[in-house]
Parts: sequence; C-alpha cells; structure tokens
Amino acid sequence: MTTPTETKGARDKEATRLRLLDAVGNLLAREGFGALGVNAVAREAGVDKVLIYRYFGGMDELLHAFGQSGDFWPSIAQVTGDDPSELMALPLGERWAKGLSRYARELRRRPVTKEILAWEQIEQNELTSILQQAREEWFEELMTHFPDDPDSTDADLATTVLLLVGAIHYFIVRSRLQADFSGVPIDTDEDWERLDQVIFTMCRRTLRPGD
Amino acid sequence: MTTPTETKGARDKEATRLRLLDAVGNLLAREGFGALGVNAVAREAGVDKVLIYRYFGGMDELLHAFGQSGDFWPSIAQVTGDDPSELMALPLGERWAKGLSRYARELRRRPVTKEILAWEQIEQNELTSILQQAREEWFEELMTHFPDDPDSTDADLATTVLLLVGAIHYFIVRSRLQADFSGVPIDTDEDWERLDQVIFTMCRRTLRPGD
DNA sequence: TTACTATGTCACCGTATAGTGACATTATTG
DNA sequence: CAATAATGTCACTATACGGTGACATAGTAA
Repeated sequence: MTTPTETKGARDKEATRLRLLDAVGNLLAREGFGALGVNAVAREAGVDKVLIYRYFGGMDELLHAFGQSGDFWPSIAQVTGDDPSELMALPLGERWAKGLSRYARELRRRPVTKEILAWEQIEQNELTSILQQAREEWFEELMTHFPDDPDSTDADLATTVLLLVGAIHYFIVRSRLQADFSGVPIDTDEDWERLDQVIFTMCRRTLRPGD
Repeated sequence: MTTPTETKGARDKEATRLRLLDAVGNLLAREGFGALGVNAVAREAGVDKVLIYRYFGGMDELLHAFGQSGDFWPSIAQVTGDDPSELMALPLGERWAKGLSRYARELRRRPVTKEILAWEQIEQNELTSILQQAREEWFEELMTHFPDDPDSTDADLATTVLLLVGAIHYFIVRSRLQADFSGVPIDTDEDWERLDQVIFTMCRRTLRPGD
C-alpha cells in the first residue's frame, strides 16, 4: 500500500517529480497562489527544494509542467453537454445561456482554476499564460460550435458573450473570499441558480434579431 | 518653495504623515499592491519606517487613513452627470447604460482604484474594506436615483446591473496587465466605446417590460 | 540655562525567501 | 567487488521583510 507519492525517501526520480507537481496543486487549492514558492512547495511535497531546480530548472518550469499536467479547464463537451444537438435546437440566446451556465458550474468545481483566474488578474507567469491560451482556443472552438447565424442576432455576439464570461470570472474569483457582491449573494449553488437565471434573461433578450 | 511634502528632515509631524500617505498612493499607482509594505512605503516617503508605527500604529492603520483620505470612488453625480433630469428622461435600460458607461470611465481614470479593485479579489484589508463599503453605499444610493419602476422591467434589476458592474470591474482590472480578453480589446478609449455600445444593447434589451 | 518632550535616525532582531555547493547514500554498470 | 552515476540531505549564502529599542537632535517650557 505504498503508492509512489506516499513513499518517502525512495530513490525514484519520477515519483519525486509527481510529488512536487502534486504539491503545487494542493498548495494552490489550499493556500492560494500567494503561498506558492520553492520553499513552500518543497515543504508540502516533503522533499528538498534543490530537487525543484534539479528536476525542473526552477519554479517557472515547475509551474509550466504543472500547467501541462492538469485538468483545470472545462472541455467543449462539458459546456455543450452530452447531447450537443439538443443544445443546437435552441435559439441562439438560450443556447449561450445554457452554455454559460455549464461553463460557470465547471469553473466553480475547480478550486485550482479559480485560483489561477485570480492570479491572472495580478500577474503573468507560466501557469496563467497556459490558462489563457487554453481559454482562447476554447473560446474559438466554442464559437464554431455555436455558429453565429446572421438571422439570429444583430448584436456583437463575441463581445456580448465575453462580457458575461468576464462577469462570471469576476464573481467566481470574488466568491473565494466573499459571499456577496454589494448585497447580491454569489457563493452557493442556489445563488448561482439565480445568477444563471439573470444571465439567461440577458442572453435571450440581447441575442436575438432586430432592434 | 518648500511645500511640507518636499522638505526633508524638517521636524513636522503632520508633514511626515502626509508624506507617508502620499507614498502609499504613489506606490499603489506605480508598483501595485504587491509592492506595498512598511519598508517600501518608508523608502518611497524618504522617511524612517518606525514613523509608520509611531504615527499610525502600523501598516493597517496607515492603509485605513489612506482610505479615508482619498478620492478613489466616483461620486453619484459623476455617474448621473451634470443634469440628472436629462438622465431620468431616458427609459430604464438607456438610463443604466449611460450610468454604467460613466461609471466605467471614472474607474478607468483612477489608477489607485483599479489597483484596489484588483487587491479586493485577492485579500481583504483596511483599504479594500473601505472601498467595498463605499461601493455598497454608492450602489444603494444609486438605486434610489434610478428608481425601479415596476412598469419598466420585470427583470431582476439589481442583479442584472451588478453582473454588468462585475464585468466592468473584471475588464478594468485585467486591462492593467493585458490589452485584450480572448481577442476582445479592452484597453484604449476606443475599445471601451465598443464595450459601452455592447453594454448599451444589453441594458436596453434586457431592462424592459414584458417577456 | 536647564529639563523635558517631540521628532527623526540608526542599528539591530527574528524570520522568511530564492538559490547554491558539498556531502551522503543508493543503484547500476563494469 | 569496484567504480560511477543518480538521487537525496544538509548547510550555507545573500536578500528582504516586519518590527523594536537605543540614541540624537530640535523645540519648548520652567
């Protein structure tokens, strides 16, 4: 019953690398990015910090490796749902509302992703740039799954959606520390049901044809 | 030509206090909240750090005093404009769109406020809690200036507006480091004209009666 | 002048950080 | 078995931080 990540002192380079990568995730989720550093990660992994330099080159490279290793971004499938055709049957506004609701739910499930989203607002590093790139590709591909029928709306679709994505990010990042925003609760699942409802109305009314 | 804040070594408690408060603002605007600390502030003020403890009690109290001293939140008048009655003549959606546009412009003018908005997403302290309280009062009073006529809309007005406020905050905080968000530019005045336009459409179409 | 207080300077403590060089131990290969 | 390379431990530097005590100097009041 000794998995690699539990065995201590075993001379196993790969296991040690995994312990370090694991430690990054645990620290991020538990303490936030402010607590991240060579000393803290090494302590968390129960390993000497010199191995960070020896096996990865330094903190930046460790973060880069962690970024490659993780599942901290929702897949397109998680946003479209199991049956994409069902989503495609909806009008454009409802379609995006549903997608954004699922998107928010997936983000809220990922404590590490929340933390990186917060970090992204403060500084750029190996981890945040990976998340950024993932989001850009995600959004571009998502756009192809949610085609912009010219008959569906005359609104600036991409900007409208990204405004709502920004709002979702803001509320999610904020909810790490505070349960409300100027009186509007943003923390629990029930709170988000109401937020989803508001986003639904905004999408449905904004993303439609005519004026 | 020696204003108190320029004179060095002069034995003037009040001038020193002002130098310290000034240093906080300059550091925040120039280096961001990450650079803020007793050592950095004292260095910036050209003053010994012990005076922070002696005159304020510590960093927290200095931040508190700075928070009281500043003008880093838009006034209601700046959001409603010089002639509020002009605003009141507009339908609810247009009214809020105009107000949010002015709100965003005022925030973008205040580098220190941008920084505190970012800080607020990371941790709570004397400064962020002051900004938060100012925003809550601001929003409450703003709501009385933008009365929620039941005939105007059936949407959840407060939540809808605060979602857009959140989006604005997110873009403003982000624009400190990055000029775009997944391809949408969010930095220059022209960029914000387009964002204002999108917000305008969202407000006008969402905040109206019926379904 | 003398005594006292307010203001400011300086040197230090303990702690944490990022990073490095020397050493010990284990595994592997000849 | 002996030599070598890989893996891990330890001790150390240099730097920065928040915080404090001792001291110097200026202004004021007796």
